[in-house]
Amino acid sequence: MKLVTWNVNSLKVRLPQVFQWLEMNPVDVLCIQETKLTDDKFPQTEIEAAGYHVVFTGQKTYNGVAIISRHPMTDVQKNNPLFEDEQQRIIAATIEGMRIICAYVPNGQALDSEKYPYKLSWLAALRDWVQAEMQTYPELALLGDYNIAPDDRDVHDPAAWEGMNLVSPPERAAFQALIDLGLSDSFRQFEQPEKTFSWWDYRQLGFRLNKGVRIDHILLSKPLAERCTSCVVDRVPRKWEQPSDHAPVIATLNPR
DNA sequence: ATGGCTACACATTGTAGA
Repeated sequence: MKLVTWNVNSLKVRLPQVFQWLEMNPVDVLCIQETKLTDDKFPQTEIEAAGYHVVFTGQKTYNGVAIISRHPMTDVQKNNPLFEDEQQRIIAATIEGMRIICAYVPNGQALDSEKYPYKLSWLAALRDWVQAEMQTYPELALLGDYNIAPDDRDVHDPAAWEGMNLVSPPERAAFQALIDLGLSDSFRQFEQPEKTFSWWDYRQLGFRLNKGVRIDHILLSKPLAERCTSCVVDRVPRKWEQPSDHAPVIATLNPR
């Protein structure tokens, strides 16, 4: 069982790459963020024609999330029922007995932006909802673009980033609050190469110089964490022509 | 030096991303 999160930065632009990547990587569940498509423009027919199930919720220009799955999905939930939000940033479904939550956490922009308190309150509400979901679904995976680098190891130059958005103590505390629910950062369950990141700036040769941050994560409840055998970042599609600025993160789980 | 790149929209510049 392979679970993936990938911020594609426009599904309209990246759909051919998503198909190419899925051909190379026959995974079970692919959580996508930043589709940037309203539901009437979502490529549902194409994805289903390729043999996948798909659920999605989007808006114009910004945000938008989707789950592409080899297996049928039930109990689809769009957005956090505990948090009024016009922005389409969450979709969840039950797949093969697992609760899969696909989340696009607000960026926050900067610590003095009005988007920063929105990010923190959004994360607090996410924590509360995930806590409730874990009571119903012991097998739960929270996948997405968290827009948080949990640790200095997750930043190419921690000194340069100190006190910035993505690494600030309140954001890291919000990430830890999710861990404290009993979730495991699957990436950190294993020995990893140093300076492994999931996002690189398009500018300043960010990818070539590996000036990145690890902000895309797969958090697993205990029954899933115990079955997890690896978690890796796939840098390959970041090298393609016209790439997303994010790379996919893949967690592999043993069968029950 | 708040620049640099990419995507999007009531587009030819402004906003957002991270």
